[in-house]
Amino acid sequence: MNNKGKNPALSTAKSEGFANISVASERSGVSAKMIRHYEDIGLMAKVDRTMAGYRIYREADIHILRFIRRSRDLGFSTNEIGNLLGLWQNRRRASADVKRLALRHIADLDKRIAEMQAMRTTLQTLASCCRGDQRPDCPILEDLAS
Amino acid sequence: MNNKGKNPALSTAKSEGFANISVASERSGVSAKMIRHYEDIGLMAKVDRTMAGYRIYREADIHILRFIRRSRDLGFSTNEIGNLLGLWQNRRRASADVKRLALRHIADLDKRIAEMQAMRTTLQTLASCCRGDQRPDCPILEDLAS
DNA sequence: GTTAAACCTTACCATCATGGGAAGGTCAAG
DNA sequence: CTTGACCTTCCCATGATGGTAAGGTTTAAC
Repeated sequence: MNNKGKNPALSTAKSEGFANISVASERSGVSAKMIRHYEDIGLMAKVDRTMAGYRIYREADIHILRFIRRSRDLGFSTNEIGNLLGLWQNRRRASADVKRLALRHIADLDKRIAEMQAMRTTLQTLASCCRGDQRPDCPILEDLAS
Repeated sequence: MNNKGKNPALSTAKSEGFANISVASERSGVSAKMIRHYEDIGLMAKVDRTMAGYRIYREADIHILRFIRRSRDLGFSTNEIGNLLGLWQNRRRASADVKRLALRHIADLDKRIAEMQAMRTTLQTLASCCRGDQRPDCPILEDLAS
């Protein structure tokens, strides 16, 4: 049977090695909810559907989802992931472009880490001055109220 | 003139030392938008109003706003700030309760810092292996696609 | 005394990444 | 043919913050 360009039945798609959304989710580590979301916002191209409208995923799609997942785990924003995907799929990319994205993200992380470190340091100082007993006197509150 | 319990005109309120929301904002460092929001969600009690419905702030209110601001700057969530405010205003508090909140927040910061540090380390390693030139070969993308 | 600027009010909408749930269609197994 | 486990879309929620629009108030200037 030649199904080129036609929407298959679900059983046909499965027997041809396509995955439905829950299998794609399992295999990529991205929730079905987020898979649909990434399609909505255009991070992933729309995938094919069965006759009944079920999304079907081929290996390449699942590979993209894993790429997204890994990027997300490294803290990249949706936008940055879009850029990374574009570079990944562009055979004529310059690795300099990828590296620039990565370094910018590192700088971003550094900034956020430094902010939180500063908070941490202040809080630690205050907490270490607080007796932490039944009495109300508390340098932490005094600082907050200052 | 005795205005106890009545809603004053704005000019009256101002001459009695009350501040309107933009002055309260300036003096506390909290945007008018967020001042209203904190009132909406019950973090701050509803303040008095003029006859025309304008919010008016006394020193004590502004003091609370500064407390919120400082707490927010130290990374406390709205919820935690609510707890801190409760302790601050409770003369029979135990400093142990305040300290516990602070230590829990420090632990939270530590967790988030560690997560970001881990991302940073991975990215740094990958980036340092990337030549960053005009060629497409890139260990960063290879990792993301792995 | 009127008018214009600069306020104030409420009520929405948006962000970002994620999840929950409802209403309704589809499919596979008993 | 029914049941349960899927799938679909659509709407709502988070948390902290900002934007804007429509409409009322106050103040300062003419």
